[in-house]
Amino acid sequence: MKRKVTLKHIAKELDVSISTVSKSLRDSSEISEDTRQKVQAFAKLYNYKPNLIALSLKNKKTKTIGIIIPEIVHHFFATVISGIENVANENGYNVIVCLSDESFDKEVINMEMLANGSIDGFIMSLSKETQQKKDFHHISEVINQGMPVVMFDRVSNEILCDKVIIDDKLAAFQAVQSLINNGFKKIALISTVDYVSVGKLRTEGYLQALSNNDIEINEKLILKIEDVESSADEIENLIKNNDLEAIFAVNELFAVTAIKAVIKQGLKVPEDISVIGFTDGIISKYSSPSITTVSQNGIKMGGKAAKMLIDRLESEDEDEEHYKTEVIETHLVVRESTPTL
Amino acid sequence: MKRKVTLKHIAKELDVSISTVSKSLRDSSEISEDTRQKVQAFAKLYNYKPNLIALSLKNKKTKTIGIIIPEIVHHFFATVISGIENVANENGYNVIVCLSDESFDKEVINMEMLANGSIDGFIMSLSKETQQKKDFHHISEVINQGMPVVMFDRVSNEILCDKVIIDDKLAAFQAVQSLINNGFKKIALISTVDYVSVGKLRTEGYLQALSNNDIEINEKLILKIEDVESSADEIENLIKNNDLEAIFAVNELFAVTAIKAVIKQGLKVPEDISVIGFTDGIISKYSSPSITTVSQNGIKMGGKAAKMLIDRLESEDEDEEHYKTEVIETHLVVRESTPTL
DNA sequence: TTGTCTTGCGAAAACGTTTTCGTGTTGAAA
DNA sequence: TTTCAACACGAAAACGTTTTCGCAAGACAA
Repeated sequence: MKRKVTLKHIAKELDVSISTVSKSLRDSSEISEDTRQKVQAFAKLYNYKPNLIALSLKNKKTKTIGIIIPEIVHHFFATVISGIENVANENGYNVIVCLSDESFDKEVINMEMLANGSIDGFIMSLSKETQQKKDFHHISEVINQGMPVVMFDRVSNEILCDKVIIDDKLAAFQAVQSLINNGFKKIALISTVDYVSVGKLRTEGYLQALSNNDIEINEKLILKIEDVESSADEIENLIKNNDLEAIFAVNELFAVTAIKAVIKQGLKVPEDISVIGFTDGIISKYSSPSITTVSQNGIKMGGKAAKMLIDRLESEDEDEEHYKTEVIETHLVVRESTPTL
Repeated sequence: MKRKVTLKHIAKELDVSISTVSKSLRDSSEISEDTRQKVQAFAKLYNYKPNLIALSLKNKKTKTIGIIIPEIVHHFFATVISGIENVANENGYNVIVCLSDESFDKEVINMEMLANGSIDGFIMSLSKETQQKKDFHHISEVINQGMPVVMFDRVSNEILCDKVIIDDKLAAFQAVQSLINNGFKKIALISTVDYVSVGKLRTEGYLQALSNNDIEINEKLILKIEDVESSADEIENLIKNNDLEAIFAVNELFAVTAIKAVIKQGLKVPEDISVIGFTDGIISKYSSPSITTVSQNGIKMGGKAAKMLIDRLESEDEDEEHYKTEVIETHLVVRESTPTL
């Protein structure tokens, strides 16, 4: 077992000082050609690589980005991580991932842990519980200590920092409008409870589209799901008890569950009922029928977030306390669950 | 902007030495009650938290686990990370995630990066390219430096380390046997090319089941897919040109693609053709019909891998160079794509 | 008074780097 | 022969901890 070799080892072996070794390896002009070559050869032979922890301590930079998300077994979040990782790697950064499990406490603990020197900045999306409690002290505290934070998707206006989002309201509006353009009027909405920011915004888009087209809003057609476990039954009832023409669901899971419920009623998608979902993930693509959906590009979101964070980290003039909110464009991916116009 | 407070700050402010502060905070008996309380109060007031990088350097332990996987936008790998993260967190570890993108070079670069002090040990699954090249020098080098490695799922016999796997061959055997028990004889296999270790093992299981039941092996019914992009066409041809009774696919994607192809031929699943997949992910659950599949519990695999790694890290007697291979049990999840017996 | 034991604290090393500054040696110019 | 720059290198500080060791002051017994 060969232990990692350090500058000290090399110095002792070659009978020079540590400084000389360091300077030789960094091609300093202070060192003679002779010594430099000797040291470099030795270092190569023993595969010397500087200890990154020591460098982090010295430079007060870890070249590591902390990611805090609600869950990872979730297509959208996985794509965002992938996008972050890509851009991070290109710029010499690593990513350290923490999951909040939708829990406020875990989010706080993870942030405090990482904030103690392990990372240079955060990229995060709020947990449901945090959005419900509206308690963001852990985030503002970190920002206050001079550590940059970029939020994506589930963000809050109460926090001043860089953000990457999609225009949830607009995207939902356009999706519902496309259903209306198909001649549908009895359009149901399957959404989350309102404290989930994106759920609320998408609901607003739905409402807007209806009212813009002078379609009366029927509360019976609006389902706000609190508990995912029992969602199947609720959705089934919604479909059974209403003579629907179309359904707009705010995520993939609700969309595919709706389709299964429709089929269970002996009806067909899209012949009897059309369905549009949100987020272009695995389910939408491989479900039968495949699902027309609003695509939100997670890779792009993650990449953008990483870029914003790294830009801020590497602009030494930290005076630019001028936060930006980037909006990633979405578009409707038309598949089998809606009629082809 | 309040900068992070250090021992030095506290020491200066209270006019004592750094050692006194450190010892006070760690409740050392060397320090008088008075001083201790004074220091602790001050530290609490200013929210002092030790710098983890400094601790890492001092203790030569980072309390961080490095994960290297081929991709993260993949249900199985995401569940494994989730399992690792859980156990890691419970034991005070963080995880730093690197993606190889199925590339040998990226795998090597990431490993070398992390091996230079950033982490205490690795949990990894080989990239396709690495499995093809059979070049594992980067891994043995790391192990040689005394850094523990735990491999999961895509492992290699040429590397001596702890491993967590499922019995791919047995699981495949049992799946195919269940098809045979249903009375099917013309069973197709949709697999990957052989250098992917798990694909090869699952193929062996398929072959074994057939020969155990004296069913002749028909090479025409065996499809080994190299390029995922063109897989849909290949699978369609397989189904069109053979009068199949059942299909065994070595992953979810192939299974759902097969189902779509069957339906496209105007046939029904499972009435005309039964399908069994591998890996119990999102697709299998939400596809229509839902897919009977071999469940490999990623959470459990990840958790087990993390436990093995942490156990090894925390057993100071490193003499136990006695590597274990844990086999996680699988079982068949019966859904709509096979007949109910 | 002297010697010995506690008590309470500080100095310094160590982890592995990088970098500033100081210093001894050489060779050439005066 | 003296002076001075250039050259080549080493010592030490710094990053933030923990921990070992040493030391002063006070208490107490002889």
